[in-house]
Amino acid sequence: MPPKPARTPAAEILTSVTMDLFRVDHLILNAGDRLAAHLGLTGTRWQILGAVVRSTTPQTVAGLSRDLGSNRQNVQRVIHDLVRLEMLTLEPNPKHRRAPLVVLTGKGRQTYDAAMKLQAPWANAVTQGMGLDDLLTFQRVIAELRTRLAPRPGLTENIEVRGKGKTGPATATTNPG
Amino acid sequence: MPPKPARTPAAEILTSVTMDLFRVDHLILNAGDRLAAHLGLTGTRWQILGAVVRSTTPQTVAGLSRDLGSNRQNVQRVIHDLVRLEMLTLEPNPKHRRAPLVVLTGKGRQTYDAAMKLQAPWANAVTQGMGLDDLLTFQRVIAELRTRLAPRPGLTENIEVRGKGKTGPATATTNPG
DNA sequence: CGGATATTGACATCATGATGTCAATTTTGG
DNA sequence: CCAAAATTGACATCATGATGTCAATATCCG
Repeated sequence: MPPKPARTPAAEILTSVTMDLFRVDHLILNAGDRLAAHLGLTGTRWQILGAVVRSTTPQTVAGLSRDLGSNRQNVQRVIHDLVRLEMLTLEPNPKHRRAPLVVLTGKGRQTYDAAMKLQAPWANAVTQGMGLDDLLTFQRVIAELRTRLAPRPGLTENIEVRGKGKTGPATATTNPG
Repeated sequence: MPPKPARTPAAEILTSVTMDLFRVDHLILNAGDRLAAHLGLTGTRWQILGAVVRSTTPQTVAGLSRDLGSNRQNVQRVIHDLVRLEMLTLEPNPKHRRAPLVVLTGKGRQTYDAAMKLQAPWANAVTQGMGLDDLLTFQRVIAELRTRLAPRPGLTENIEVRGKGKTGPATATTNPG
């Protein structure tokens, strides 16, 4: 039997819980897909629409991607999809000629509200009978993990490899083909 | 202000914690990618290799996909990648002529062990100073959510739409293009 | 035994996430 | 003001997840 690498008890728990975490994440995203499907939304679109809804002042695409902790490029693509679906519009940004502001349309607002209305009974059913204290602890631990795992605690920036230099080939991803 | 759909306090917590859950999931998968990159692994390949390692008796691809809670088709693709990388082999299954058994190779074992060895200090660092009780509760809640969100509690099967009949177009997924 | 049904591997398509790159624009530093 | 650096939108590529489909095979049931 190979000697296990030394892990603290806490690290053992994190390790063993990871797989369940992945499965729950997939299951929730899947449930979101099903809930919002007939509204023309997917889980991802719902998420991004939510980021726009929550933003108190109109944001640029890059700003929203920072809020979401996602990469700029994919957020841009989905926002363009939502613009095509007339749930968002891009309005001129007086502060930046190239970076328009993302604004919710009436249809976008209605769709988001409808999705959240569908989500309510789902969330009620899923948490039915679960201990409130446990859920609060769960919330606290998740938030703590998010903070600790953030690329640089305190900096919300997306480190985008300033590619120009081509300093390293970065052959990280295997390309078996 | 639009009237919020009625949610129990527990459902409110689940709703508000979802975004952090997604972010933590992405961050962990990303950390896994970085940890295992130079071993020729990705987060997904690591996961699937782990499923093979944990299986006491050799499984078929479909069996492994059930273990992983993932869909058969994508697991098959990744397993073929791992076979190409010589980390897995497909051996004849006396019970089923078309469904070979997935077996770990020496290289696969070594790669998996190396990945777990890299993961240990990472897990130690991430959980450094976190309360053990909180982590245990976290583990319990995640497991409970996984059970509750499972397609059918108790049935491990993947409901695959028996397509033949073409009874309904199932126009769930939006196709904006 | 023999047909109906389910399982399994394989292939295809689309949505998404990660990453690299580039040009246009803004910001910064002198 | 001007040049260097950073930001931003856009485009491209690859890995992955979800889904549909099909043929081969296995299992079930009469």
